[in-house]
Amino acid sequence: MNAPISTPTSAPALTKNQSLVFDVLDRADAPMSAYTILDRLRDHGFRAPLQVYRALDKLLEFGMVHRLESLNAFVACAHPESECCGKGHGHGHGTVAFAICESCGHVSEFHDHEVDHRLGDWAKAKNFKPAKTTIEIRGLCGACAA
Amino acid sequence: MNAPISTPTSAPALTKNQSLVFDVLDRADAPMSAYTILDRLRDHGFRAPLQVYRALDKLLEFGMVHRLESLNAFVACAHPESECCGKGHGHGHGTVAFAICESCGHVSEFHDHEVDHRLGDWAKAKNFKPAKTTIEIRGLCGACAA
DNA sequence: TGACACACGTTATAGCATAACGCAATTGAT
DNA sequence: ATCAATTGCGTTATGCTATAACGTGTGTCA
Repeated sequence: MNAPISTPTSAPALTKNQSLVFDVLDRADAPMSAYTILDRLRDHGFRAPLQVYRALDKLLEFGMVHRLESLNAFVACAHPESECCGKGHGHGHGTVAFAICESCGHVSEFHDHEVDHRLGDWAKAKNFKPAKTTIEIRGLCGACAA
Repeated sequence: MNAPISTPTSAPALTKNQSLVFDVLDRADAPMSAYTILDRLRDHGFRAPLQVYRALDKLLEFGMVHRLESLNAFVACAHPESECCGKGHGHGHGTVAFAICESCGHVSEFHDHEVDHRLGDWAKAKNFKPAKTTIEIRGLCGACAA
């Protein structure tokens, strides 16, 4: 009883652990570390970090979750449910950027074609082959800066 | 005998530990973790991570060193010696971006006004006050992609 | 049915970062 | 001159983040 659980939705079917981890992130209003997720899921039988990390790896691969490098933490993708930011599927919309409020922890996910384009141009000029691009702005959100 | 050592150069005078850490980074041809730096400096009397982290904190503050968030590692700033990427001094040139080769480890530092501008516009529109922006492209450099 | 792929669980360990203590030296105002 | 404030330093201990290595169960498919 270890295989992915089929769901009526689109998107890759998630296993039990993957669903649990995703749900926790999806309900959160701020990024969560793997260990915080682990603690939230102790009641569901989670005992070890690897259970979380393995689920996160898959969710990242599916494009359903993002990793915030400057925080060592994770957020659910903010895009409309079905079509998310993946690149492998052919329908991705390029690199995603994040604005992270250092006061309230809120994260805004956005995307800018022009930025993508400029970075892509630089890479092309330098013959650099990008695999993954990280853009994170840390600061104060409108509400907190007031 | 603990105070900064005066030097003939411009830029803030560095203490002994700060100089040692900076020299290690400056000579390296790839990013280094704090613990790798520590190991390189055992012969100079370094015994504990904090000795490295404290020096790094200052060097980051001076803008002489950058932290690569996606690597948990550090590099010496690639700009011409004197005027570096700081923001506090008034002569900074905005956000710096990094292209990191996942094969050879080489890091290229660059910056792009247009990208800065676009991200700044987004922030302005959202009333977000940026404190620090991270841009890191991971992939393969020209030499390694060949 | 047997090889394979994949998710899972567990234990142990590696790697990155900081807290909290106390001492030494410098600065600078009084 | 001296005292308070600041800054750098060294040490020990601890916490947080991430992965290695092992073995199990299950579903797929030739």
